Amino acid sequence: MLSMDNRQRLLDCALKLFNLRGYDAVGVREVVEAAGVTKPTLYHYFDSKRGLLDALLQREAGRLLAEIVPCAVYQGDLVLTLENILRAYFSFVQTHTECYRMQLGMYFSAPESEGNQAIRPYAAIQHQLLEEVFIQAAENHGNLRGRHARYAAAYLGVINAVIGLYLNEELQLTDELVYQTVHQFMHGIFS
Amino acid sequence: MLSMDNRQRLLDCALKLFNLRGYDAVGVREVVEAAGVTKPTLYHYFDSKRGLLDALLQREAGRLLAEIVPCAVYQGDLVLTLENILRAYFSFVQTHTECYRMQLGMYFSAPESEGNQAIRPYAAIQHQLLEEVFIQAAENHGNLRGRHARYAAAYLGVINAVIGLYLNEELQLTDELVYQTVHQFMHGIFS
DNA sequence: GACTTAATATACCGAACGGTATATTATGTT
DNA sequence: AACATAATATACCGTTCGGTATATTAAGTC
Repeated sequence: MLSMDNRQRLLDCALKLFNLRGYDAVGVREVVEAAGVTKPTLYHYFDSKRGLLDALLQREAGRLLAEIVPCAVYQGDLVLTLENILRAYFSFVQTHTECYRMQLGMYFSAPESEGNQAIRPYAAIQHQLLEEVFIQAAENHGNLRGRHARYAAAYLGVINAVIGLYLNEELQLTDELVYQTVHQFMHGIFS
Repeated sequence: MLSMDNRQRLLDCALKLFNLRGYDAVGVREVVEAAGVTKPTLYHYFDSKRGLLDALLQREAGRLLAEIVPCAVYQGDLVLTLENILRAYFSFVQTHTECYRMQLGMYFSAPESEGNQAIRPYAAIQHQLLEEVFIQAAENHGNLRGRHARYAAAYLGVINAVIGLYLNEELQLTDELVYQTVHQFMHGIFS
């Protein structure tokens, strides 16, 4: 039972392949061949192909949330909080690029696809985290009130738009960009 | 040659199915059964499953661009132009909801998946249209200069974030929302 | 009406799919 | 050393995959 090595390698290879070509287009056969094992090994660790995906998301989305959650706490300064959140996303994307790209892809994938159904709970947590920040911030900034859901979605949209540029190698995720992005979100593209 | 009827119906069914469960997860068999025909009929009109996808995107993405292109012309007023663009997106999404959802999903899908490769040229056109607007606007607004690509991506991100809320039935696409969204993009969430 | 071609169906192809029954090799326990 | 169980492999299952060879029907042309 000490050799969880193959389990990790299976998850790693599944991440690479799912990210590159999509969950549905990748066969179990490819995953096990990439990992250098055979099918019964995969089915020893996971119930099914879907079980492999669930385990993968639990590992990967868990890693993302572990970095985001501690930053998504409003403590009186909305700009600072949004900066911290964005920095956490940037940090995660840079260290787990494939992982974030896959999650992003699954979030926008067909609503009845297995990938979308598997990612949905983790996406909901992210949205809820952001929404709570705006709810708390509205106590200090009355003009934000009643629009938590929209702001959370809008800010997530901005985050993903910027990260999208990074994934297309059109820019780098610098600390400078954190300030610029939050400033633009808060005050618009002028100024 | 008068009965292009089946061809249209195949495209319609493919759109519904691809949108709902994703290109890779939907078999040719399902598409023809949904359309009430058989496989040779499909292969009479399209070279392959991929050819079906290409034809579908040519029809659907063409419809989208047909609505966007005439609006994406800067004529001295950036706010007005951005509003017109957003209104065009809203209009299209409301009349072709499935179609837009599918395109959005494919834009974020795995980079080596067939869906992503098929949608890429159309996405590039959208991005380029927006970029040109910001390039032209920069002639009047010096502080926008040199950031066309980012602004184009950021605005597309905002557009898709808002549309994402609509697709999740969290809001409706009103004219009021057009003004609010552009205003927020231009001047931030305050004010 | 004869002829051509477009449009469709029946029945099938080899390959890959997700998954498993069975057997074998490690590994940790007593 | 004996034993139990975890971990892995070989070889296979039925099903579905994308695609097609062949035949038939419908439609336009002369």
